[in-house]
Amino acid sequence: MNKPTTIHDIAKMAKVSSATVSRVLSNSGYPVSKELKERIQRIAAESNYIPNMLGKQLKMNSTMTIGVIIPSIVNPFYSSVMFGIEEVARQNDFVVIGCNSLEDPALEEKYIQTMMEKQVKGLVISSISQNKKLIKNLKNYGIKVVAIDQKIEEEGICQIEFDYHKGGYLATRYLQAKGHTRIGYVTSQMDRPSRKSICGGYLEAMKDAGLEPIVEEADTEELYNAVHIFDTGRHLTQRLLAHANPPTAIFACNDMMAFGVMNELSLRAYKVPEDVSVMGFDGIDLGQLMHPPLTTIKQPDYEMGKMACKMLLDMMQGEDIPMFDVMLQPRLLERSSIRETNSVHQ
Amino acid sequence: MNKPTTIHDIAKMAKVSSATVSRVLSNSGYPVSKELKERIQRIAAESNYIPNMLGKQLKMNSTMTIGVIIPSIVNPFYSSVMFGIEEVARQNDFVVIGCNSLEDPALEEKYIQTMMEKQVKGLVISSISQNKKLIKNLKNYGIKVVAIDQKIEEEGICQIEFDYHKGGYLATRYLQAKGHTRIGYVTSQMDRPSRKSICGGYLEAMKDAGLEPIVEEADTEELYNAVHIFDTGRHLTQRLLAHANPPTAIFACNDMMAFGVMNELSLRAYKVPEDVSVMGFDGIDLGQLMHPPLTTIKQPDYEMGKMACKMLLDMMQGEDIPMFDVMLQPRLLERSSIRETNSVHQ
DNA sequence: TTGTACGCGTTATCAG
DNA sequence: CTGATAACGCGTACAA
Repeated sequence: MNKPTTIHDIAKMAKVSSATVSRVLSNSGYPVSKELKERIQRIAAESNYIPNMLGKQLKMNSTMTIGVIIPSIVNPFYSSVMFGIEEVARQNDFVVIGCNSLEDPALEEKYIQTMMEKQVKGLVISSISQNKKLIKNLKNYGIKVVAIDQKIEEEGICQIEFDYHKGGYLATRYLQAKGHTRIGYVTSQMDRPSRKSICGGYLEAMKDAGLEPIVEEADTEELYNAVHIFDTGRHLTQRLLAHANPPTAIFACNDMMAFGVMNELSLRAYKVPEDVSVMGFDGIDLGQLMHPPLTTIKQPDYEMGKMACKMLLDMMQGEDIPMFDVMLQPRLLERSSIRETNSVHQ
Repeated sequence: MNKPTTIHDIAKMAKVSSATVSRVLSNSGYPVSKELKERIQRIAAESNYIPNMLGKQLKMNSTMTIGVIIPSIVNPFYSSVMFGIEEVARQNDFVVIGCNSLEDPALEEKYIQTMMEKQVKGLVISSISQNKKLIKNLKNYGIKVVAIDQKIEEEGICQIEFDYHKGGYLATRYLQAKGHTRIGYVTSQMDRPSRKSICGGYLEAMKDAGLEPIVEEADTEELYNAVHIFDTGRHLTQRLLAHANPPTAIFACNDMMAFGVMNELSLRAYKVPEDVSVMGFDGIDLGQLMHPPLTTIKQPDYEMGKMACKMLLDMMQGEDIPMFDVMLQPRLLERSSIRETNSVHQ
């Protein structure tokens, strides 16, 4: 564990200047005689030379690094997003620094600060805070930002959103098309814009069809915890079933909650979809494994990550690329948890 | 988007030397008159000064960064590990660079190279390659390494393993204690040491009890894909049920596969646990939501991440800390997928 | 084609 | 207490 070799060491060994070594080892394309080139490369290899990017990046003012801030990597949605981001980053020889904000604005702020200090030039963020000042700061420093999932209303920031409203609308219309008229909606607390949007889509679809909406919202705060969400689904289903004229279809704000709905129904000897149909929202793999496989709205998480990273890299490269936002469109995954019904017979 | 402020800029504005500015702004504790100190801090704040860590780290030869290389962040096991690593890193003001090797040795190698170039001084890795040369290289450069999950046989590398063998043994003994004598084991292809160990534990327990082992191994390669593993579980269950005298209990090498087992059983009108008991392995949250909740062996993923990061930081700090490996112990999560049976009546 | 010399932003050493 | 100056490792005008 001696001191690492530098270009100067190699220069001495090869009896050339460090400039020449730099030119060869950084593949700059700068003309160097074949003989020298080979000698330097050989010596570098023999001495296990590892370039120190700190020096290079300080000089070049470009760390090949992008930052990612998400609420929590243990949430399958975000880990898919992260996976997509990293894939594109890797293809472009970038590396990613990932941070979990844990939905804590203070922590998010601290991480943004760290990113700036580390000279990151691009940031993908699902922001929980609405601290405009901080974001403005980023812009002043020439740091490009792509906001995913959670919108940041600010000029010069690129948005990649998911069309939650349309997803909610689509799901509800599908249930209606299958003949359902009493459609219940169960949701986590609507403290986040995305939750509100899904519900908004549901409400609009019900209104368009001239139907009465039935919404049950959780009392407790949303935790990124599968078991908790599942239980919420069960609980809200109980409430729905207590209605005088309970719904024939239940639409849940995410798949995990839909699993809870199905669980509660089956515990109470309701058959899905024969007695009650269930619609999810997310499109996680597990939905395929349920009894019956869950019909749901697919949220393109992995694709969202890839696209976010691509756009970010574009923004970092081009000087004045025309920026535009993206609204990822929902897709219905038709499986087997919804049955055709005849409203006349209800 | 002007040039970022440096300590020199601030020095000029405050009419002091940059040395003094550095002393104040880096909280070095070096004595500076109160008056000057406050003036410098005020000016720094007003000009939105952000320290450039590249300069600092180049000088100090210490990036506060650790690298993590795992097969895939979309695997819930590894995302929990990652979460644990990051938590400890954050508490110590470290930042983590995460990379997915995708089980590709070449990619893993490339990422290790990148880590070295980025002057990372510590690395947590679940290595897929057996390239000793590379690892040796890390050691020569004074980079501390903690190997998780997948063992790296090499002096000076700290191991945090999970006792798969004991887990397999424990699970099997539990089934035996519940009166089961015909216990089947279904497993993914045993191409990885961990898979072999679990099976080894099972075999040993069966031998100790003087029972005949019944192992069904998948033909196809293991993919980190929930649906695929689930299907494998179903498929292997079919094979098990085709035996002349099928088992009364099935032990699966992971929870997802156990879900597949339960699914196949219920499709064939076998009741769990009345007709057949099922034991999982992993302890993922979802197991609680099954019908019935899955009894399983808990693999402390999150804790593994935390411990790995702690040990790494210790190694990076202390000069010659006595190093020791850790074997995380399995724990049985007793839920409801296993019933007490009476071997006499079988 | 090669070498010299400087600067990227920071901290540390040594005088004053 | 404060300031000048030399590193850290690298790339690149500019000169030769």
